[in-house]
Amino acid sequence: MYTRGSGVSTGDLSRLTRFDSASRSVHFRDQPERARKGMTTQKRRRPGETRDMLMEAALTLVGRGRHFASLGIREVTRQAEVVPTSFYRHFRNMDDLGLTLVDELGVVLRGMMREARANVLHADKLMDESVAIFVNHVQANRNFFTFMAQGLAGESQAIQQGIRNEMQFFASELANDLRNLRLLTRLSDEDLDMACELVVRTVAFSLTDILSISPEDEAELARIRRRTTRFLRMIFIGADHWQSS
Amino acid sequence: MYTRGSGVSTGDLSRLTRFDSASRSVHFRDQPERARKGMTTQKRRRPGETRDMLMEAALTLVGRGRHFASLGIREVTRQAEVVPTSFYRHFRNMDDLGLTLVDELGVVLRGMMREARANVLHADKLMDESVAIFVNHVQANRNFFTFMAQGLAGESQAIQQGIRNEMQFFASELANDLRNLRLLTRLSDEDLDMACELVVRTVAFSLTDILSISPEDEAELARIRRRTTRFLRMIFIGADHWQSS
DNA sequence: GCCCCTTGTGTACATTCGTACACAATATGT
DNA sequence: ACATATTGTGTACGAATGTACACAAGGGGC
Repeated sequence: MYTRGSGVSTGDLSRLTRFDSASRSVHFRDQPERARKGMTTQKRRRPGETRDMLMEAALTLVGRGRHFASLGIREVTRQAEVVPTSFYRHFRNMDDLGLTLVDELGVVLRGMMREARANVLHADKLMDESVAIFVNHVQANRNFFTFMAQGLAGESQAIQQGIRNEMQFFASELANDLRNLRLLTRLSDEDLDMACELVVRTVAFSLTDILSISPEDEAELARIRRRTTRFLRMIFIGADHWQSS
Repeated sequence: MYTRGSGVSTGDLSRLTRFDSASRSVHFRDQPERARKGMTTQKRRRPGETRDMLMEAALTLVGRGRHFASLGIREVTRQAEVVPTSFYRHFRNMDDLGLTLVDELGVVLRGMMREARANVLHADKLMDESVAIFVNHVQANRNFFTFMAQGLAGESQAIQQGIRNEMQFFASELANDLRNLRLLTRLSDEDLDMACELVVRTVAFSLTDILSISPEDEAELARIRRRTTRFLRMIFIGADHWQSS
């Protein structure tokens, strides 16, 4: 495995030994409390628990203001109270972890849709209720949605594409629902899809509004809800008059 | 923080490259070429040139797929061919640099508005031309806009707020222009502002579309242009029928 | 000329990072 | 029950980072 020794041998070794002694004092910093004393018992966990803890830890850090792209493996494992090398038992690298998180987005969105379908009874309350449900879900999974907002622009290509796909899927489901509700029936399938995409984007953008305010600021939250609803109403009106003008 | 490009290798490769780079004496890695030999002459530069180079370097790295939040001072100075400590002559930290970049956004947007005002002659071509101008500007300043898209969600609060403000300003300018063009005259000032904000958000979102494709992919670019225009048209129709339904 | 102020450079160091490797504890299949 | 696969832990090391400090070069005032 050591392909050649030539690489290191040219370096100034006396300079490097300093790092040895320097890092020794700090050495147990990464190990979680439980491991430090004895390690006679290895903590029992249900399968996949550490894996979940790692994802959870990443989200916690993101929720604490850090950007996912700047998180390191050690940082995450520290937050998860797990030894750094344990990370590799579950993920190949941070991108891999991020991708796994994106997979969860589908679950969350599906849950949101289910709730919306169950609660939206008449069309006239459709928008207010849907927006309210969305806002509630964001509030309930703030860290998670923060990660999504971050990933929408500028994360690894794969993560970005994953989020994009979920949004696309959500939009097409929305189009289905509208069809079933006999709304915007004058639009062609293609135009309806477009309108729904615009709706989803608008709601997604309002995500950044919600996340930029304090979670307890009910007044500002109400303002965002109201504004988002008005955005949607305007889009629906536009869709309703589409191609007729 | 380190090698985080679409992670394929599990370690063997990065191990090799590490040894490879270690074969050169580690010591002068950070110093740019010019400084390595002699340093009898200090490079002459016009005032603020290094500062600009640092900002440029950050944008270059961002354009190369890195996320701004994950950039380090050393990394940027290396790209700028400047010694690390030089950074502090111009910025307190990376956030400070980012904030300075955001300031430039105002300039760019103003230039875009000027061009739009000069070129949009009749209202019927308004949207197509404006979208085209926007797309062109994005293409011409790809790295810069990538940074903006990244900063929109999840960067430091200050950066996020800065971008948000610029968008707000742009929206209000747009409202002004529409007033002057005698468009959407039936809307109250408040409603017109809202509509313009929706327009700006929609265009901003299309930024992520543009940035996610290859710059040379003219076909896909045309598709994006077309779709964005249709989004805007739908919004305008909605605004035009606002409160009348 | 001289002084000083801004900017660039070089060195140093403690800290953090990713990750290879070997071993221990536990879970799982038979 | 026992062998095997999976997961967690401890150790080690070299590369990289942020930043403090002291010094050097050139420019603008007097």
